[in-house]
Order: sequence, then C-alpha cells, then structure tokens
Amino acid sequence: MERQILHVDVNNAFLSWTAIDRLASGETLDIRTIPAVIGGDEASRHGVVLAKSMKAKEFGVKTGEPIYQARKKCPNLQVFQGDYASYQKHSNDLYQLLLEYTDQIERFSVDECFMDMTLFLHPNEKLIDKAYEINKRVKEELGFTVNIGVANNKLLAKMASDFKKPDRVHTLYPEEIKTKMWILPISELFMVGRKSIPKLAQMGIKTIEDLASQDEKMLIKRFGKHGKLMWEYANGIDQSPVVYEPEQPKCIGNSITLPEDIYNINRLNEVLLALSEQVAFRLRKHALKANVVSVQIKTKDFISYSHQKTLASPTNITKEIYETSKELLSNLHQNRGIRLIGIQTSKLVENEQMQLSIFDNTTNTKQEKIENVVNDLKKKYGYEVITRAGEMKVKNMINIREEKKE
DNA sequence: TCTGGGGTCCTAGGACCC
DNA sequence: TCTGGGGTCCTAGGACCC
Repeated sequence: MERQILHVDVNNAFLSWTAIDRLASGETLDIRTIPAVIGGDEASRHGVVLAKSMKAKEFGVKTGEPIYQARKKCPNLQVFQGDYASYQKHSNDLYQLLLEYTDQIERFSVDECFMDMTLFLHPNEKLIDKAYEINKRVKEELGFTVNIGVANNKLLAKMASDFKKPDRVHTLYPEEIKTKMWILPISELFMVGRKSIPKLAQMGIKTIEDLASQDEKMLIKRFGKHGKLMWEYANGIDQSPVVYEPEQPKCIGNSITLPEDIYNINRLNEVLLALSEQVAFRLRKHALKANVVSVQIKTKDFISYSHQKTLASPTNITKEIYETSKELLSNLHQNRGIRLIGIQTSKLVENEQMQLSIFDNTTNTKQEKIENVVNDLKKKYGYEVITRAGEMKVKNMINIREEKKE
C-alpha cells in the first residue's frame, strides 16, 4: 500500500515568528514586508543570518552567511535578534494543530514536520485536499504560512515542500519526478551538500537527472554509503519511516564562539566549567549519562580540533565532565588563539535509578544527590536561579545567550 | 564588526584480541 | 626472526542537516 506523506515547512520560520510577536506586542511594522533578517549579535561574533524575509532574499541574502556580507548586498537590511523560547512556542502550536490530522508526526526540526497520513485518510478523502486544508488553517489560526509537500515518501515530500515558496502546496508523485525534480540542479537535492557538488560537477553531473542516471555501483565506489544515498534520493527512493515516537538524543553538547580569541588556558577552563554545567544539566534532564566526553576547539584561523575520552563509568556530574574536559583541553590547547570552544557528550545511556541506591554511599552518589536537588530547583525556577560563582563571572565575560530552555 | 549552534551518521587508522 | 586475517573498540575528522 502506498504511503501518504506530508512535509510541512514553515516559511522563513524565525523571521515570520518574530514578525508575529512584534505585531502582537503593538508594533505596526511587519518585518516580513521589508528586507530583514534574524541574526546573532555581531559585536560578540555571532553575526550570521539565521532567517531572511522574501524581500531580503531578492537581494541575494542567504541563510548562514555573515550579516556583514548580507549588508553589502542589501544596504538597508534590518537585523533583528531571535527569541528561541517564542520559536519553541510557535512550533508547539503548529504541532498541536497537525495532531488533529494524525498522531504519526515526526518533528524534524523546530519548523519542519513529516506527517504519515496513510492510516488517517478516509476512502473518499484525498491527501492533497488535506494539505490545502492544513495550509489554510495554519495561516488563519496561527498567523504564519507554510509550504506543504505531498508524496508517497519523506524524501519526495520534503523535495516538494521546497518548490516555489511561500504559502504553497506541491505534489511530487512518481510520475512527476522527471518533470518536477530531475530538472533541478544537484545542489537542490537533499543530502547533496557543499563538498559533494564540485565533486559531482567534475564528473559531469549537474542536474538531479544526471545523478539519477549514473551507475549506482560507481557512485558507491566513489562516495561509499553516501553515494548510495544520493543515487537513491535522485531516483526518488526512500523507505524510511516517519519516526513519531520521541527518541532519546544520541549526543548532547554545548559550544560557544567567544567574543574574542582567547589564549589563556585558565580563562578557557572557566568557560569549560560553564559549558560542563549546562551539558550535565541537560543530561540529567533527559535522565542520561555519557560514556564519552569530547572537547572541540576552533582556532582563530577557523581550523577545528577535537579530543575525546571514554570514561571508566558513565556520568552526568558537572565536576566529572569538567575535570575530563579540562584534561582534554590541556592536550589540545598549545597556546593557540581560540575562537570557539565546546563540549560534547556521547555514547549516552539511560540513568538507572536502581543503580544509584545500590551504591548509595559513594562520593559520586553524594555529588549526584546534590546535583539532583540543584536540578529540581532549576526546573522549578529556571536555569538562571542557581549558578556557581565562577560561572557568573564567565557568563559576564562571554555573554552566554539567555536561551536555556528546550 | 566576516564566517552560530544544535545535532546525526560515516570513515579511516590504530590498538588489541584470538 | 620477516609476519595472516577477522572482529571489536576507540579516536579524530568530516559531511550533512536545520
């Protein structure tokens, strides 16, 4: 039986949502109607474009590029800060509305959902009519627009939602692949990125049709598993299910671009403490422990390095993550000017409460108990309530963003 | 005032074991 | 005392996504 899949994509999500928030708070200017972007703070070197208005797009402004560069293309560009708590709320509103149609919804990101409608369409209902209905309801009830892709698998639904924007519904059924998808440049294909485009171009592959008509074995030889994936996607092949049960994260990390290059390892260690605190807090919130801690740095010349360590036993304790990351950094640092520093934890395992009570009198467990108390307070009163003295200093120093909620 | 931050998945090479 | 081969785990780096 053919699957009935929708992909719902919020148009210019961050910008649209900020536009709505501003209008709701009494502002009269709708920033969707002017050349505008949502971007980070340039003074602290977070200045990239996170979302753009259609007007800004007309000037060639691209998501991910430095605001500095975008302003050169578009001198009148207006820049607004993002509000991630608000974005999460709008995302939840959308999800609640979509739940009225199916409970098989995969939240692919804050502004994208896949919906499996296969079991939720009555015999006399058509998928595309549902798509138009959802499109209309979101606009009327939530105040922003979405593109919806209609297809028999996730890949084709996603490709379809990426066709002409905004506020559109597109189908991409097998018989339409040739006329709607194969004509596109390979750069438009999901999972063909910055590095693959020139390699494929060198092989004479420019369009998705070029890629689709290659020998699959040859692509596998050249690109490994990724070659197989690209070939299948070019041919519209994708069996992956809509994963609607929320899954535990496989890694948890925090990183920060520092407002200026730092050479002093003691200052870097202070940042590591703040990052450790956040990472450990999030691990505990998910009831997870990490087996591997890794530290990543990016030097002032934009080269990344990382070191990792497998722990003797998994942890979600700030102090352990901090001590491990400090050790990793000391092997990595070598007096380089550091632009970005981050901690990632991986090989996560469920935190079994039983295990705690068995080893009740170990130092770790005492420490865990303390941190659980801190944890509860944070959950109740918000992240900012309880912070270490050292961390406050770091916060002032590096001006960590307010956004701590998920 | 040039270049964010959160992820997932894959690969290659080395250590180690049988 | 001239050197196989398979398997697993670990590590560093990289591609890609939003």
